[in-house]
Amino acid sequence: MGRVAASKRRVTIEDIAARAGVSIGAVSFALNGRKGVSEETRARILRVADELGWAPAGAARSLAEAKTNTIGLVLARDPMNLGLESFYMQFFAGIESELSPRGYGLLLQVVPDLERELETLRLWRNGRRVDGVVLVDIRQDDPRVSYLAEHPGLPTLVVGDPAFAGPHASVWTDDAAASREAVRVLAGLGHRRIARIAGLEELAHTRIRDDAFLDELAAVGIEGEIFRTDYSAEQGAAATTAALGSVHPPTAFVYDNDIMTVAGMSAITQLGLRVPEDVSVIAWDDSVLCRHTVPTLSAMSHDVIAFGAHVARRLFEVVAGAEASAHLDSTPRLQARGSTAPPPSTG
Amino acid sequence: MGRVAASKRRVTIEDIAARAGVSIGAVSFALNGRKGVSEETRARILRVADELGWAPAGAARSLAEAKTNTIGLVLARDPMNLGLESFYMQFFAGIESELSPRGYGLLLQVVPDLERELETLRLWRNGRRVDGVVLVDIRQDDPRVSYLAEHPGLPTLVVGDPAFAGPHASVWTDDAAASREAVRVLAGLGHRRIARIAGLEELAHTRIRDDAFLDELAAVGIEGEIFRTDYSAEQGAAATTAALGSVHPPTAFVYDNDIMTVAGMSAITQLGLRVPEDVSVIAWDDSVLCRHTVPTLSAMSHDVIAFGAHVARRLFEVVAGAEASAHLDSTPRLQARGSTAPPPSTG
DNA sequence: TCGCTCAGCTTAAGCGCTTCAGATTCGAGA
DNA sequence: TCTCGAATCTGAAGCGCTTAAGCTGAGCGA
Repeated sequence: MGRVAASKRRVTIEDIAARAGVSIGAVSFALNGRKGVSEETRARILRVADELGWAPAGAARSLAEAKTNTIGLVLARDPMNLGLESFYMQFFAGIESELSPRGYGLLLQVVPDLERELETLRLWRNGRRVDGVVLVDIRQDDPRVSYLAEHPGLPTLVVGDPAFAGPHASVWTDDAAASREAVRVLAGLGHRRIARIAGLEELAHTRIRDDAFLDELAAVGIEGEIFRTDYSAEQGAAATTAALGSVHPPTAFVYDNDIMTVAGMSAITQLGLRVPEDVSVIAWDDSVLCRHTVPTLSAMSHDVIAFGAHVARRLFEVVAGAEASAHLDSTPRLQARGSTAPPPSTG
Repeated sequence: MGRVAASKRRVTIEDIAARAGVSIGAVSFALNGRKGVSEETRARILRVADELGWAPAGAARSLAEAKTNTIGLVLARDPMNLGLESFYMQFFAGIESELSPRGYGLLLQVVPDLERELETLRLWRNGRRVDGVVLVDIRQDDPRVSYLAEHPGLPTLVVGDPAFAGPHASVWTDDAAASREAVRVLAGLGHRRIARIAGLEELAHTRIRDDAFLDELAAVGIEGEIFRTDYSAEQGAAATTAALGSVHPPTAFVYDNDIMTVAGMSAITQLGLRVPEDVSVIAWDDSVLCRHTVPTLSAMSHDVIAFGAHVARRLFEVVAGAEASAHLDSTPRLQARGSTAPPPSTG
């Protein structure tokens, strides 16, 4: 009976202390690898801890140390559209690859809108639920950026251009350069009219890509147009159809994600045009998908797993007290595949 | 100065108590909506708490209540292949939809292999890091199932067939019925030889789908074969090519996920065959992708977000102390689109 | 008037850990 | 032989909260 009751109770360092014949302080020292106990005692304590199947009580440790060993990430997205974004799962995996070795966990929250995201951040900050947060999908004048700036105390890492990161540390990709490369390559193939099927206008990187796109069009002396979408396959297809129905249809498209590219390509085909003979297309996020469509998709390629790992490392620097700074990740490069070619020779 | 110092310190219920002129006990009662304080006092306390921007300290609450308000989920997957699975992001979103309203968080961990997953579970259990766990990608004789069965105390919800859930609660889809439906529909169209491009053999549902597939083939009196893959696009394409190169090539394929379907379709096209005129294909997980390929993909369709929500609800029942039981989620149904048709008439 | 109940509030004991100010021991230097 | 300091270990406070138990005074029946 006593044994059952004992096995029910959670094993604490007090149990270890009793069994090893030392004080709980000594146990704490031993378990945390700090000096203050002899190697002999330490070994004995560790053995006992192992025998008892002890594991640190996260809550108690958090309370005493005033740290939680977790990193938070809130995502304000419509769940319906979330599945398509191959980006996030890989991004998480990259983050995790840095968290696990440090014994950190990732607290994830998916909320329907920005307001709830802000509310979550407020709770996490005031309640010390996480040691740091990663902010994604940054907007222009992002309320999360300003909230965390005005209420310091929660180490923050912004995923996006430093121009929108306020006083926080950031890790960013040079989307402007990438956007220009796409235009340049298409112009080099001979295209004279390019459509950009862009994502949500509110997102900061959309504007950055837009500006660079228009800029480079002017620089190389060709025409182009931007179509606005919500990243969905439907709007991607619709924008494509609209563009091709105009008086001066483009001969090339640059899409802001991979799913719109697939949908757009299908729209192009339905209009009786061929990819890449009649129309070229470039996807933004590269994914396995791009390698297996017919034709294969030329895409702006980026190592998202490494990107996530980079983000995590920089956040840990901030958590450790480092000065906030901006860090440029590798620039997405065009991975040319079967969906890009010279335009049909003008008759 | 005093003000700065004060604003640096975290706001505790003690601060609220002092400001409201009551004891911390009263504050606790008020904040948790328990009786023990008058409505008038409660209102005052809530107002003060709001003014001070107080939020509960998760760690302290966890320690006192012996609960963490978080649910854990470990994923043992190669990060590289993770991005493609539209399944998980939607699944998470579904889970979240039930967690958020309850003030629960989702602790996510992505690890490279099953052994590390087991290690994580051990830590979570012994350290009381989570109130419950969701087990996905269940295998035959899954060590996680047996570990948690032999070391009770961590409420567990198995996502998968109850036959593999041990003593734990489970939420499952009738993959056998779905597998049979796929065969039946293809047979109904006139196909006499079907290939199933299956996923990882270790996973319990793979075997279930296999058995049902073979069973139904026999029932309707047609032929078929199973090809084993690791869910990757590469192996999906390779298996497709291999099948079509055999002496008696199949006229229809059933793939175990959507990404292999896309890759397989591309392999079929490269062999000079057309979908669906020469070969029919069915994808397992339905996704936006399936609606936008050319041709559109017929798929075994399932509401994954609702599935995730269902899983979360059942886990909460277990956490609340309910008896473990198995719950059948809706059965995936064939969503017929453009990739299925009668086979070419035999010459 | 007395005694009782009960709402409303206070007190204090935990929850399991870290940490820091001592206490104790032991060996080396003077 | 005595002193001092380093090494090792103990004791207790404290992290912010919940909650059982205790206290107080008002209201009420007898």
